[in-house]
Amino acid sequence: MAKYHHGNLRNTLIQVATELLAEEGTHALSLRKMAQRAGVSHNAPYMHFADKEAVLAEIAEEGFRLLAIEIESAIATAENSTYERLIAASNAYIRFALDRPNHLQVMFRPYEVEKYPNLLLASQAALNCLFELVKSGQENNTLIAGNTHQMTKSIWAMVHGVAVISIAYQTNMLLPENTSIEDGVASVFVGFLLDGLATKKSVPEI
Amino acid sequence: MAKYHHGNLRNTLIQVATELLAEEGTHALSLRKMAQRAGVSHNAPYMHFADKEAVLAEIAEEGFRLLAIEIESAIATAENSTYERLIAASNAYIRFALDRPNHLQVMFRPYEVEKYPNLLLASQAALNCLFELVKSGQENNTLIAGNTHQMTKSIWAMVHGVAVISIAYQTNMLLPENTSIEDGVASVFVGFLLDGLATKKSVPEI
DNA sequence: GGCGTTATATTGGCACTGTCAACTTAACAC
DNA sequence: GTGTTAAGTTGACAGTGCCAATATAACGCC
Repeated sequence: MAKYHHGNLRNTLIQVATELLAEEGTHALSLRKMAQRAGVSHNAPYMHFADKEAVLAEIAEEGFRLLAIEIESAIATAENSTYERLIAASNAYIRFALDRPNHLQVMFRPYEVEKYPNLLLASQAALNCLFELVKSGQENNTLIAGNTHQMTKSIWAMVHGVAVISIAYQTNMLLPENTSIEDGVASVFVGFLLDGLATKKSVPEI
Repeated sequence: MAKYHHGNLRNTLIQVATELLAEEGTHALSLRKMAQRAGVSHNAPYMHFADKEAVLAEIAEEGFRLLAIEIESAIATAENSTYERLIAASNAYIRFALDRPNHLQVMFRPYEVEKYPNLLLASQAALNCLFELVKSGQENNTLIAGNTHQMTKSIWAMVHGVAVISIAYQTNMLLPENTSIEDGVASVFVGFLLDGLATKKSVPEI
């Protein structure tokens, strides 16, 4: 833990950047501002990051790790049924998105994926929480058979769509009034989807 | 059509801005660049727009109008069943998103909604295409009864989620290889959701 | 037609941004 | 203890959004 000039500027920077992101939004997040708040010169960040995009990628990566943790813990504390757990995971995702809209926005920027392999890995790790859930649902016959990956991604797309749109309109325009996000997710959105994925249907074709 | 100095700079600007957006991405879109390409001074845009955000809002609004048109025409040329039409509409949405990822990104920025009422209206108009479809599906008993708005928004969230995530990873990571977007949407994502919304199921509860 | 008013556009400037190049300083290897 | 190298600084540059002051063209009105 030897200190050179600053210490571990790299970590400090992404931490400070995350703070600034939450406070002022993506738009106002600048390298110079984060350098200033970290107490270093305006060019110090370039010792640790190739450019601004690289900083954002790192913030995004951290975001996915955080998201994974929240989803995991939501699953862990939910009741022991696939349905309950899927709803809990979905709720965790949407709560994350509404709590940290700016962070989510950074997580889904159009990065050049080949440049940030760790970012891709982190996002896949988060997705994997859902995957395991779907798999176990299929194993205990709660969910229909089928390509587990695609079913997982269906749920992800659905939940993510709800999150993004809710953020965009800065209000639960997706939900009827007096409905909490949690209730909305459970009863409406994911509910519909899960109906499509659930077993115990007679005539699925429309 | 009297020309003052330029003519109708306002329209020219959003047209030029849309071009630049498609060419260079959100990040590189600047007021000065669009002014230059429109052949006016760097401050001319301020005659017609309060600030950069206002320009983006207008571009976004135009985007929703375009999206609505594409969805409408997709519905019009699809076969005459609710299922086929919903799939067609979803495909149109996703095609739009993949053709104009930057435009879609601008459409879903975190605007201050109260500042841009027309933007909200345009987005609702686009959504309304889906709404009518769902409604007719309920009327001809193809879709389950229930809050039409919420069912519509479920589909929207789903499709939008697929679109956003596909853009973010710049590849159809959501779909198995050798699957076209169209097939993927039809057979996998929206398909699952529609199963949940379809009638003719015996035991919907999981 | 001439004139004032007003919308439209320009010039110049400011603070701020990302990034580059050149320089300085501190840590470590030997 | 000295040289090498990583870490951080200073200074600069072009580009950005936006503001203030100025110019110019169109229009209504007489």
